[in-house]
Amino acid sequence: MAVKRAADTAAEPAAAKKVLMRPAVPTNKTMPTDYSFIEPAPAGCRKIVSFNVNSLAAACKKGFKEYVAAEDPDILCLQETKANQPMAFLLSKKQYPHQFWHCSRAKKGYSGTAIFSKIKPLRSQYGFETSTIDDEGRLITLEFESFHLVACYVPNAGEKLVRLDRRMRWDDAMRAHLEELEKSKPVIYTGDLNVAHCEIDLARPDSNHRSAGFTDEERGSFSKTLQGSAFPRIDAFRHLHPDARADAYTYFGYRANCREKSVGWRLDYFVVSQPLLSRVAGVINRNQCYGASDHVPLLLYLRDKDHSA
Amino acid sequence: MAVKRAADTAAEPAAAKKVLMRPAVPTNKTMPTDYSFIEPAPAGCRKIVSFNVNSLAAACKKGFKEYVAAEDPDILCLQETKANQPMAFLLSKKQYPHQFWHCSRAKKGYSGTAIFSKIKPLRSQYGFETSTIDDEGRLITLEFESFHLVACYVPNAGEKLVRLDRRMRWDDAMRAHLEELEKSKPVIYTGDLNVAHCEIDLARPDSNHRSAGFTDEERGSFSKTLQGSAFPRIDAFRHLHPDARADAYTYFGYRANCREKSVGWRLDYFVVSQPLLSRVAGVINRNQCYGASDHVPLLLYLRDKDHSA
DNA sequence: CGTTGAATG
DNA sequence: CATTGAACG
Repeated sequence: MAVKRAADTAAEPAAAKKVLMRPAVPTNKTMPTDYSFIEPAPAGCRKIVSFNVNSLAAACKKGFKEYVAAEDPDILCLQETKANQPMAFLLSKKQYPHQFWHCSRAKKGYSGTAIFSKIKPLRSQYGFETSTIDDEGRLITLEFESFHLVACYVPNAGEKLVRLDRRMRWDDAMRAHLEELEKSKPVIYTGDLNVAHCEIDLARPDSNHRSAGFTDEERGSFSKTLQGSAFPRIDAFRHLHPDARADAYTYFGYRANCREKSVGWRLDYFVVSQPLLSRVAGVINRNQCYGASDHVPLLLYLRDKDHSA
Repeated sequence: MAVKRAADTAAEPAAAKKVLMRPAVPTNKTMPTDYSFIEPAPAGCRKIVSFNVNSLAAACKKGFKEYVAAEDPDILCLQETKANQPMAFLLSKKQYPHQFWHCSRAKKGYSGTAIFSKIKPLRSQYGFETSTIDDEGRLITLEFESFHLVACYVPNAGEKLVRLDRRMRWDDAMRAHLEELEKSKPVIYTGDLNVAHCEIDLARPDSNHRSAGFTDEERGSFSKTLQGSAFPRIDAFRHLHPDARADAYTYFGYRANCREKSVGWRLDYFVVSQPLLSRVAGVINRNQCYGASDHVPLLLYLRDKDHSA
């Protein structure tokens, strides 16, 4: 029973706001409480973080803000915010004066990206210039002094690969986008790219050749994206850690205790235009920070231009 | 990310079953743990309970079974089970050898009724004899030696009264049903009848005259049902407690702390054919038992036929 | 397994 | 405010 009954609630005082507490002992369901493992960025380096939060609202209940406070990146790129409008008071304008939100118009509570930056970009762009395929808030591009930043949540090919076709068309649009940007400046292409490139990039390659994220189609498409026409693009984490296996995974499904068993996938990337590679001072997988999401944050140190070799 | 990835889970052992514990200190979100207030039934009386559980699965996590163990009624009528099929192992066949489930075929996880009985009925019937209006598992009728038991979850008129019309047609069918049954034996008509009959039956009559459950249409229809053609039907609780107000409420909406503020409705009833009234030994509102549902159990003591006056 | 929004009460 | 099932991942 009930339905309306708004009349019952008319002149009642608002209930006390519930305080959601995180457990003192870290479980796998919240982010850490102790971030002493985070070291200061190397001198002359900017810190850029990419993180698929699998719902920003939910992540906030699991320690997202405390993580950001501890990590304190110069630029923070988020995917799967599932936000329907900008969350204006999530992170202070003082810490991050430049905030960019791209929310899905096609489907509510779905997909969505955001970027928080301490550095003011010269330009911002939502979606593609020449394609309307991004109606789900998956792409934000910022132009900085010495590079373009492309932060993206690549469409999943879907159960039984029902959206593989759309995914392939997305990849085409992205390659065109990167080519266009590289005419002016090198690019940092980051985010949840929703592909495990090689067998080394997931725990169970053999059983996943027809699973979304590890089809030949998606892997081949990513190889193609890494080629580029003027110069190659470099998968920075793999470049620096050619043999990393389990330590490379950035995603652990919630089902079947994948995290505990290290049954993961490497789906999140920093891909840089070759000319930028010399400025890459490190890529760090924050896989201690599982708990707010089924993904973990990934971090790039980029040497400032004057400091580069 | 994720989608399929069933392949990841292939040969993994099942995760340890989670144990849901109820807090030691009773809150308003679980039923009591101490049932010492439940007294034994008067000698020569059967105990019949009606309870809208607002999802039996959910109620089970909030102490429903412990309540039934303590209350131990002879007949237990449930409404809003939201079960899609009989829950075979809910209550033992030893305690309740006769179990009757009526599940909604029209909408999954919606409505639904059940009866558990220690006494074997002569006959059981699901829905109406002459109408197909009950496609949502709202009605079970059992014939016992000396009476018919009609246990019902009456359709809500809906927000903005969008289903008021359907509700009126339901009431018509119910009156025909009762008339037919009374040709052979008197009737106990119980359940969530989804109406507060009089102003005394809800906390805020003034603001609810166009709310589902307190429209003139529904109230008038209930009056009509109480008339009967051969003999009247008696609202047993009101008959025995003519002045009860807050103590009569059987429903407290979840919103706006209605329970704490005693902002309730009397929506659950035992209506008996006049010839049965002399056997009614008591009707008890178990409003200490809030917590599993937004309704509370209502209880009828019925004297055995030989013991009656 | 966990998140969302829609429907219902 | 609570519950459900559908969609998605």
